This record gives sequence, structure tokens and C-alpha cells, in this order.
Amino acid sequence: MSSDQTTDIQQRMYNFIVNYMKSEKMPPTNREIGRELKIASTGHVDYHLTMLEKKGLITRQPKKSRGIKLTKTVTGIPVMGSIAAGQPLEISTDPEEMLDAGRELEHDNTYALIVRGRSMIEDHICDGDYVVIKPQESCDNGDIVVAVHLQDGMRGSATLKRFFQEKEHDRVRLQPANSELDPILISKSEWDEEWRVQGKVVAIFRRHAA
Amino acid sequence: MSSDQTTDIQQRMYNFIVNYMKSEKMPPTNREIGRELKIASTGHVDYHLTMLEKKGLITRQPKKSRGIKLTKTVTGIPVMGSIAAGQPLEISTDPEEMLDAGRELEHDNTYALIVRGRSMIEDHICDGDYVVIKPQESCDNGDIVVAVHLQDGMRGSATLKRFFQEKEHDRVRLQPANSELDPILISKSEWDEEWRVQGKVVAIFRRHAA
DNA sequence: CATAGATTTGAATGGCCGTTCTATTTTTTG
DNA sequence: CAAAAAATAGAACGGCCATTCAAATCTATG
Repeated sequence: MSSDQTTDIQQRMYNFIVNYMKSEKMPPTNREIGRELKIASTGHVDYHLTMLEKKGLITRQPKKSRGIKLTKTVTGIPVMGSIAAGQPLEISTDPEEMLDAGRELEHDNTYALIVRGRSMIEDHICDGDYVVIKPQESCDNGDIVVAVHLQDGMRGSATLKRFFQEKEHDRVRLQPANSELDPILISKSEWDEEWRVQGKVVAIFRRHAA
Repeated sequence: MSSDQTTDIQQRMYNFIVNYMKSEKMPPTNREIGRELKIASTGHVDYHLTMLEKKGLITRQPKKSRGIKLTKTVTGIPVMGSIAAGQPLEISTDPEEMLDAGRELEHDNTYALIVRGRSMIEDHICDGDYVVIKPQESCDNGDIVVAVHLQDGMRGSATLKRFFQEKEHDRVRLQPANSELDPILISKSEWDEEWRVQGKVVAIFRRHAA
């Protein structure tokens, strides 16, 4: 009965607090936490909250209802790595940093990539820009997409390009926005087997020196 | 005693709730509201909260502690209007919309403008982009700034340009990033009298069609 | 001025809330 | 296995919390 709980209870408690605050815009009460985690005793919840506090994940305002505060602000979308067209970089599996580009974009599994190089420069996407990616497999002609080439096994290299389905040639064209670079032309069969659209660009964010 | 309260009490109550939630990351209790607004009775607070609810400014979760929710999300930075280099548009006094570009940029009096035209295209700032402006009078050579020309009275027209102080010519050059457009050259004296740097660009935000 | 409506007070109620305490069970560790 | 540490339950306490009610005061309006 206790072996199937892969996750540590304090981790689940912390996750619940984070999610609750995201949806309810206020911290949960100790009893609400207990109800969620099937903890029968409020003292027990308090015990684990004390542990979380000791670990520095939360702080508490004594005696105040819902007096839990998160120490780390967990907002923004994960920056999953960088991407280039010249030499495609790999998408890392765990986020390196968080980009706070507004709650508006914090949907589903939206993530960000740092653009390297000038391959999309004529679309005014510069080296160092963050592109916000909305994961989806389908896309329309002209969309700027993250196209993944499935080469060996599961791991693939990704590239940022404009997508065009050329029906007359029965192929797909991945077009960089840089006249010095050539498009990637892929036959329909090869496309279906070896390529996958990972998502499309929904926003661009550029920091300037403060 | 009651005549000096220029602001409507419900407005002050609403403002307090907004500010409290911003700083405390949770809604205030009815008692905390009363304490702040010098209201002696909790029933009185409840009365005005009911009014605020009736006006649609808040909703309440019955019986829940701190069960106040704001209906309008008051996040983001105000979009103060649009700006162009060709024909400078005026900065509006009241925000038309809010741009949620992350809490990171929600400092001081930071605001956003929508770029119109292609005057900064070679800096890869496109028509329709949002530029995030940090208000400050000083700036360095090469900064992209909002320069305001104080023509008649208080109202001035604004333009987005790169700033260069040309000491050898004793003048200021406002340089568009478009080779088809000419820079604006302003003598030092005219600059000091008629112009003002309103702020500098600290970030750029571009939406793509979803 | 008189009445109606809006505002304010004070008190009361019942439930929720954080916290503490003791005791029991489970897990880890030597 | 035995001792120590961690986790869980249950109950209890005092205080905070939202809500309601009756009554008093203020404000506008005909």
C-alpha cells in the first residue's frame, strides 16, 4: 500500500500547493491540503508543512489562514534549450531556465527556445531571441515551426523553419528566412517517416540591455 | 470628517484588495480590509464587498476564508498607444490595453507601445511589435529611445529612434534603423529646449498568429 | 420636512483554521 | 533485532472568519 507511492508525499504536497495557487489565486488551507492528499489529520499536514518550510520551499505566516508563501516564484514557461538552423542543436529534456513572458502564453505545454544564428533573420528573428513554441503536430503553410528529424532512435535534432507543403512536387520544403541559406527539401515519404512537426512559433521575445 | 474622503470607499476597498493580492499573493480577510479602511464592523465590510460583487468587480466563494477573487486580471504593463518614426504618433494618456509580458518587466512605470511602420526594421523591430519602455531621461549612445518633441505646450509627439550624441558636431542624432529614412539632426541647444528622452527600449514582444 | 434608501455599528453565531499534544504505527539505521 | 527517527492519527483549543441580524445614523430626494 505504501510502495506504489512513487512520489514523496512532501513533493506531492508542494505540487498541490503550486497548482492550487495557480488556479485559485490563493494558498490552500491545511485541511484542503489534507483532503487532497488523503491525510486524515491536520496535525499531520502541519508536520509536513513544517518540513517543507525547513527545506526552504515555503514560508508560513503564523496563525494566518492560508498563510503559505512560496519562496521560489514558479511562473513562466520553461526554456528547453537553443535552436539553430545552420547546425541544428538538440532540445534538452529538462528546462535550463524559465522565461516569464506573461500568463497569457502559459498554456498546455508551451515552452521557449533561444534562437542561435541568423537563419531566420529575414523574419526578424535574431540571434538570442526567445521563441515561444506551442506544441502541435499540425501546421499551415507559412507557419514557423520546430521540425524534428528523427534520426537514430528517439533522440532527434530540431530546426526552426518556415513550413511549406509543395503538393505539385509531392514534397515538403523547410525554408529558412535567410537568402544565403538553402531550403531543406524532403520527399513526402521521407517526411512522413523521419520528420515530425513539434510545434509552432506563437510569440517572440527579445531582451535589450537595461 | 466625512467630506475629506475624496475617494469612494468601495474604490478604496477594491484598490486595497488589488494591492494586497499583489504583495501578499493571497486575498485579504474581511477583517484585514476593515482594519485598513478604518471600518469598525465586519458586517460593514461584508456590505461593501457585496456591493463590489454586485458591480461585477469581484466574486466571492461563500464561507471560504479569503474567498475573494478579482474578475478582471490586473496584470501586465499598460499599452500606452502606438509609435511610428515616419509620422510620429502621439502617446495616449490612458492605456488602451494591457500587455502581459511577464512580471519581470512590471517595474516602476514601465509601459509598452505598439510599433507602426518599418522605421526600425533593420533593428528587427517590425510593424505591430510591442516595445517595452523603461522610463528614464538619461541614455547611452546607441540606445533605442522614445524621444519626445515638446512642440506646443505640454503635449508632444514621440518617435522611436536610436540615440547618438555627436560631440564633434555639437548635436544629437536620432537614427532610424531603415536606410531609406534620414536621421533627425538636432542642435544641442534645440535638443535641450525642445526635446526630452522619455525612456528606452528594454524588451520587444511579437505575437504570431496562433 | 418627511420619507426612503444607503451607510455604519455592534453583537452574535457557527464553522473553519492553524497549532499543539499525546499516542501509535511505520521506516530507517546501527 | 533493537533503538532511533520519521510518519500518521485523533482529539482538542483558542482564535479567526464569513455571514447574518437588528438597530442607529446619515444622505438624498420629492
